[in-house]
Amino acid sequence: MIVKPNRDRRAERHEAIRREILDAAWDAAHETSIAGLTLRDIATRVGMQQPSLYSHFTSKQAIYDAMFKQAWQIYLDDARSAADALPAEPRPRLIAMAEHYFDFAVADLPRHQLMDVNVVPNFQPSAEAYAPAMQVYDLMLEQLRGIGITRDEDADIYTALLGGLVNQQLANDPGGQRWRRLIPRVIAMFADDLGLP
Amino acid sequence: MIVKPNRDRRAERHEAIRREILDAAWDAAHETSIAGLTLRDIATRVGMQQPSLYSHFTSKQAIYDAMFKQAWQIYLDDARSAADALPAEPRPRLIAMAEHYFDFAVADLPRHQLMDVNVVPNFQPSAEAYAPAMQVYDLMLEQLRGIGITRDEDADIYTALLGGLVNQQLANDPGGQRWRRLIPRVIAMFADDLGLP
DNA sequence: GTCTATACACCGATAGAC
DNA sequence: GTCTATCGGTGTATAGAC
Repeated sequence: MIVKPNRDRRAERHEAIRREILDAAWDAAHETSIAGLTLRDIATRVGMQQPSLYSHFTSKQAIYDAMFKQAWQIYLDDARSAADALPAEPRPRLIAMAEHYFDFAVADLPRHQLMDVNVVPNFQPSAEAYAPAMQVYDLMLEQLRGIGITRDEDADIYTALLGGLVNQQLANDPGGQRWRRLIPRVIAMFADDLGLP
Repeated sequence: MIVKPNRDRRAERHEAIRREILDAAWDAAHETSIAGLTLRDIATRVGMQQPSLYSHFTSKQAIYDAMFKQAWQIYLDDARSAADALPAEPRPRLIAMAEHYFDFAVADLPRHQLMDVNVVPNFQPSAEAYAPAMQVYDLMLEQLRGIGITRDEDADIYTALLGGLVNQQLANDPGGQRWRRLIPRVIAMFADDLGLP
């Protein structure tokens, strides 16, 4: 007769509640802002009192940390899944990569601000939370190498181009396509400069 | 006998104190962060008690608003002065324009965050404070037209390229040159795409 | 694990004396 | 215009009942 230790059940339940708290935190961030998160707001949304959150997270920073890690992990999984469906030809491939990142970033402002902009005072992600972000960067470098883009300098330009388009879109035309539709042209510009086929 | 009304003296003094408060606010922002500004910190720096600031600004938002306006006005004056010394040839001219904006933005992180990034919770500049920002944008469009760049789309690409380089520089190599030195290449890329001479 | 209660140190903002 | 006093809100953290 198999007896599952209580510890597993408890750990599962604990993990489930942590996820509920994180979901509530994202909801709260969408209604106010990522920097304006309050523990009382989060607690209310999960039907708890504020101090009870400390049974699941050691601090508010720990909640931000978990959100940061979760967001980058989701993008990492997303990018890996999408990698299979990317076009084979260098230029269409580069455009598809760029649009994939762009769409993910633009889809969720507080998420993007937590991941890519330093808007939360005193927040520095832990090494553990930063790991998936580095994996995403490594994946991007690998994908660029696959296209024949190997120089650090070229990758730096690629990240600047993409980041610039995303920021302008979010700042000046949220919900629109004004910079989104410039991606193919900007990538073509970049590819021409690199002499890509 | 000319008698200057007391009102003028008082207005001058009032304006001088406003400037002192703004200077103190910038000092405070440099020591902590633009989002972490506190009225008590500002007040202490000008030798006041925190509530006394309300004799000069109606709210903390009003202080941010004045800082925002001041920062864009300074850049506007700066850009107009620099316009005389710009190279005549299109490409060197474009590079000089870009480097001028880049250097101004990168020189002062809290100023850049207030001007170009939305890091201050609930802060939206008033129409009055936003005016010099629009004048800067108009000046940029005018300068681009002078080089033969007339399409909205092309200006959008220019702003995205510049903003992307600035953000990457500040986020990933503050105080360095990693993205600064890419400006000539990125501008050349852009100019090639436009078919500029 | 969750609750109530409490303490501390901040914050922006307001009321009213001078 | 500046001050003191104070309010309600915030995050952090702990103690202790259940």
